[in-house]
Amino acid sequence: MKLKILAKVDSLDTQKSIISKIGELINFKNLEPGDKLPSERMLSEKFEVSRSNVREAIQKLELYGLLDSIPQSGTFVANIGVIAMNGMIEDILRLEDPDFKSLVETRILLELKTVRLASLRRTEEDLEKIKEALDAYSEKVLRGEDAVQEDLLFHLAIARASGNSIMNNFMLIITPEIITNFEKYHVCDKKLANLSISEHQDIFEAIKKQDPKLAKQKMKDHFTVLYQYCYNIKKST
Amino acid sequence: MKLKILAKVDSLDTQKSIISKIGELINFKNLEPGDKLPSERMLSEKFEVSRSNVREAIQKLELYGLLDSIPQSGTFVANIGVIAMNGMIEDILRLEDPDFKSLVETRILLELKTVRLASLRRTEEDLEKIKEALDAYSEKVLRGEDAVQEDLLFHLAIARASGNSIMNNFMLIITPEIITNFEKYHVCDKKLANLSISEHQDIFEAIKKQDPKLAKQKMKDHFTVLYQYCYNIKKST
DNA sequence: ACTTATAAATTGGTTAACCAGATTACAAGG
DNA sequence: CCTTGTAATCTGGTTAACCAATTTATAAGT
Repeated sequence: MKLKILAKVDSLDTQKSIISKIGELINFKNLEPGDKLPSERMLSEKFEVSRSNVREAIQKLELYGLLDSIPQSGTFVANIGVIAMNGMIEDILRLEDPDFKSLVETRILLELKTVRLASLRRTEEDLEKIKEALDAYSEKVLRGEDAVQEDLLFHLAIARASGNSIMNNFMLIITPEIITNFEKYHVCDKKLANLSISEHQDIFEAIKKQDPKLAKQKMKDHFTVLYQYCYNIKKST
Repeated sequence: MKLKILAKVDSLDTQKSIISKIGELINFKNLEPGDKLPSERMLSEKFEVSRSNVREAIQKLELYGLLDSIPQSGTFVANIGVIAMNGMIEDILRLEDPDFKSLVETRILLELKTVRLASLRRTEEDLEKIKEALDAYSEKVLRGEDAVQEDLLFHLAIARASGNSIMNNFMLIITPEIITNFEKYHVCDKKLANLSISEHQDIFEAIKKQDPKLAKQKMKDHFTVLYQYCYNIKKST
């Protein structure tokens, strides 16, 4: 009964094909920044797909900042020339599904930065939120319960305190997949959880003291375990 | 005639309100990972919004990995418990629009990493692609033309060679906004462009030699100029 | 000729009916 | 009581007609 997933893959394929065709069209018509694309209706007719499919493709390209759709007016190519447009569309179509290794790599990179920024920029309110997340985590671990969610919320609270909305956004994007992978590979063992409490506390204290170097180091220590698991999984698969 | 934009803001507001209500509903009904959400029709009726609005909100939550919509079956909450769900939805709703400073900070962070990974993992094909992008950039600069697009494509080629699909994806997301901001603030001056050619070449050579340390350093040098512009803009605004 | 006023056509967004696959309920058969 | 077959129902996806705001074309006035 894997047919469910197949339907989604199929839908993604048509979306990719539409994106590709929109790219070709921009090339063919030499559309420059600010120019108007043909209407959704015309595109759906030209590409022989449903209009809703066209809309979804446009929405995706809007997400990547390549198009800008304005109600009752039209869809316009963003302030990006044809050359960059071509390159980016090609890259978007080539994008592979994220693997666990990429996930961990990216997470560590982001968190070593957000913790540093958080220690420099955190407000009192940020600090309170982090403390709340820390306490919620500790309590649950001490009760012997699984606390993967509280763990990640602690890290997200730091990301928010970093004052960098993009890194915060990126952390939000990768967090769910981290949670599912953690549970899948049983990364968060209960023996480790007790150790993690003090590690979390150290991180919190460093942020409180506004010591960026210490904060980064404590986060690095915290991730040492994760590194190992990452490599173990890499070897075993 | 700023009404165009207002329509979009309004639409985003209703989307946020729907996301918030979905969150409340998951709480109220104590829905756990794998549980099924009410159908789109019921939600649209309950929330008194159009079904397409509901669909868009669900799609957004799907993007953040919180929901999973399966054709002809239903929408399911992802492998994330109520606690993480609450925290993440709250964070998603709070997300601010990215500012230029965040953009530059994130770009530098990502690129110092991707260039390192690229120097370690690049295939021969990757190297060729990077070389092509480099040549395209150099040619255009030497002809005295604006080459912001080719500049960014060079950096994207490196991101692709990094072998980390998530960082590659993130680079793609922030690139268009970098381009528009560059053109807005005239960051890429023509005097700088000539200097940048040799900097790009240095980066390329380091990747070719598979020297991660050198690659990172050369990228850092390349960004020195950008740093300065960032602070200038910060001061002037 | 140029501006202004007005009507027709075009646009993205919305709505409601419809579709095919998936699920559920239930009855028949063992 | 359990399995199995079947029909009714429910689901996300698709389609086509419709909407209001916008843009364009056209005509009127000066």
